[in-house]
Amino acid sequence: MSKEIGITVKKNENFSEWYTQVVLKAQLADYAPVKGLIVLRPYGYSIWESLKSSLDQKLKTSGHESAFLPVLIPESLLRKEASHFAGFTPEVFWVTHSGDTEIGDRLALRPTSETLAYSMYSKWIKSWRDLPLKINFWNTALRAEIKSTKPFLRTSEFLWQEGHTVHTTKDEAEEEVMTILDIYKKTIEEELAIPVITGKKSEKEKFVGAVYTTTMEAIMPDGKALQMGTSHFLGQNFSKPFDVKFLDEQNVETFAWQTSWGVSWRLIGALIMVHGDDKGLVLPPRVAPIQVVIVPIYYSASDKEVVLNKATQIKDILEKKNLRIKIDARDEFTPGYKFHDWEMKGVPLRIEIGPKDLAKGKMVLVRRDDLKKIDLTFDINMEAGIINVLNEIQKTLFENAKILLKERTKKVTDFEEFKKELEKGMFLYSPWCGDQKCEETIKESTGADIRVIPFDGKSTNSPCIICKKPSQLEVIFARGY
RNA sequence: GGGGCCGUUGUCUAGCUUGGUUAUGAUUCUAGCCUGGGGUGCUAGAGGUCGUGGGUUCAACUCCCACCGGCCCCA
Repeated sequence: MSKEIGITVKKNENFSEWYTQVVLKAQLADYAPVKGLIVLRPYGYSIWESLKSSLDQKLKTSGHESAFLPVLIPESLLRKEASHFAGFTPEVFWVTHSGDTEIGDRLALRPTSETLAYSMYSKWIKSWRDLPLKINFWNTALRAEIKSTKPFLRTSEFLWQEGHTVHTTKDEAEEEVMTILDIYKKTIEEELAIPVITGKKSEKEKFVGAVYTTTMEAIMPDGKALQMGTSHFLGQNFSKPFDVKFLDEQNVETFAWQTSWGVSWRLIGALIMVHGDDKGLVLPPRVAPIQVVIVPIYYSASDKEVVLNKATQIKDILEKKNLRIKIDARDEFTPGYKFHDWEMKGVPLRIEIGPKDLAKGKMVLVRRDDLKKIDLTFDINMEAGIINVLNEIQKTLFENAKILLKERTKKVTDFEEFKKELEKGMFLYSPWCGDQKCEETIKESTGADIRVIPFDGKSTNSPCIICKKPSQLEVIFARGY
């Protein structure tokens, strides 16, 4: 009975269906009436909030300010940087009317805000004293997705942050690109417990309008790569058309150097895929909206009172340690039901406490990652014990994700082997001559693209996997989301 | 971009092939009891524009067309 309440497919048997069920049944999100749009429900939103606050804090500490941009961008403005416009126009939503009146200069629902932000920046920046300007925007972007939409991974509107900075020198801007990438990597590895490989995108895959794009790639359990975030060096590609210039210390008018960067709620998608299991979501403690859930067990009204008192005591103690904790005192559900419910929602640690435990002066801890039960006695070190288990869960999830990455990474120099390994769902390190034609050949014949040219990639003199010409670069190929 | 499948109450579903009285069952929800350490049981009650629009017909959940939405596979 009631199997339909839970996840009805196994993660490794039907990954795609499993993913959809976790999103819907753990109440992270639901489908909106319009194709490709989702509604983020409170539980999903609170994951976003904890990710947001962690990232926001790091950005503030490193000298970034928050601000807000409107959602409509006039076409004339969007067109100012030609390659940028050409890259985005297939997926732009256009507002053509206000009421019944047709709008002459139609309005784009922002696919990204470079053009709008920089038209403002050109007004705000006069002197080298106004720089660096480092602003981050928490908003949404809209890019029409016609086919194969997927909650969090591919939606026509998504929550994200986009940072847009302006600098006096090329070096300073390039340093900013790397600073941000480091902040991202840190956040994703330490909070989400997902290892990423950092590096550059190829010319073909870079952000349209950028000089170069740096990226973080992660591997998903189905062997597909997921881009976890990007940080772009824009050079003066936008400052020239948008007139973002300043008077330097020698009173010379100079075009500024710029960066832009962003991560989106895709990260929630990654979180689900990497850590989830057959019972549903598994959340790393650092980002879990509820880190510890207490399920009280009682037989009689008098037991109920005693047990709930103890539960409240534990809750108070843990809250003083800044843990996010909830007592599930719902009377309409049995403990068994609650166990399944919170497991599906991925709460990292459950405390079971009933009359038998009270008699023995202990509680039962159940870890979500391995479902092992641990007895913990009530003593002054109780909170330390709980915090310790939470830390271990965080660590274990990261270790497991690192194992996944390692298992799915392979070095390949022969194209036949490449194709074979790709079918298994792998990150393939292969030598590449640097020619876009070879990159396209691989894309057409296998569906794989260059995910990242790793910073820590070893120099190689093996022949290019396609054309056999000498190569210096070893890059990572994979099929992506 | 190509191909296939699907849409019946909050959820899962029967009915559709062969059109015909009050649309099946479970779950959920509400009230009351019984229970309670891994998805409890009983009694009573509530919940439906059969995705939307059009067509065929005396009659459409059922047949036809279009649209909307979802899923899967391939590039």
